[in-house]
Amino acid sequence: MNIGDVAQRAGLPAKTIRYYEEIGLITPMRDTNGYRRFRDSDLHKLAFLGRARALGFTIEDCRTLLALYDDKTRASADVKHLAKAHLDKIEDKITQLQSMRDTLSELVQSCAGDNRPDCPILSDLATGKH
Amino acid sequence: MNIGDVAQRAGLPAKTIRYYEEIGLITPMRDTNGYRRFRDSDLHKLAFLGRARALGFTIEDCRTLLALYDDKTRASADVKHLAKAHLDKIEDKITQLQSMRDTLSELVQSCAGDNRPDCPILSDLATGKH
DNA sequence: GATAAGGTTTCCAGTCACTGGAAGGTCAAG
DNA sequence: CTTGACCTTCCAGTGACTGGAAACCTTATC
Repeated sequence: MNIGDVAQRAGLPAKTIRYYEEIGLITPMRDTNGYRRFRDSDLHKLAFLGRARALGFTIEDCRTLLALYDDKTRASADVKHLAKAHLDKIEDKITQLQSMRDTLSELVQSCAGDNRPDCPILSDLATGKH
Repeated sequence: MNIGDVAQRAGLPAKTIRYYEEIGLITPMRDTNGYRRFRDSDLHKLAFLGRARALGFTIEDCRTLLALYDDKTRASADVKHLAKAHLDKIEDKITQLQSMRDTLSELVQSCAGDNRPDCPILSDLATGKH
């Protein structure tokens, strides 16, 4: 398979796939014309990466996950630990965003949104007081 | 005030303040020795920026917000519109993160986390099926 | 007056995970 | 033989800082 095929099947941009090669996540073969030639195992890895990235794992997490996947003597505890740490980070981020949302939502609601200049959003930003 | 004072009072790192000057959000004066000299109005702007950034507004949003704040003939509708667009983005992001969290949470729960290699987290990433 | 500590300056590089674009080589169809 | 769709590499940019080096300024102490 050439990069276009694999991109379509893995649901990743060709650019991203080249980048993944550059940072050593995959190592496709090369045809005599210089084109990358992808085996099924490469496609499989790319799909794995796509799903891991969709769950928000960092590239370095993905590298570790791929290594664990390849290591048939891994302990599932190692995988779980990595996933749990990531889950905790996501939950922190959600909490933080919810706090932003709550404040912003109040501000937006309190603003008349007409053609007069008075605006509680700006007042709040200027003074830090509600 | 020198940059250290203003950093402390605004609750921003000195590095960030220099960066804000570089991108034209503030324009402090200079002493004869080359040190930045901050007026109260600069401190005020920095505090404004700190709060806007804490609510997740982008730097470009902040630039617009400062301009609106300075423009005494603004329409509050403009501010509200900007804030609402940002709020919508935050809500999208929360939804997205919650979806990640739900999937991840299930996966983490389903993994034994012991010293055996079997791991539903890796299986899911590998196959995309639960 | 020398020295040390702490504050300040500029400039350059790195972060993360791509993404866009330019300039050029390759391949299949008509 | 040319057109168009692929593919290649390389370089630069994104957002919002952050770290570090080398050098200058200020203040306190000896």
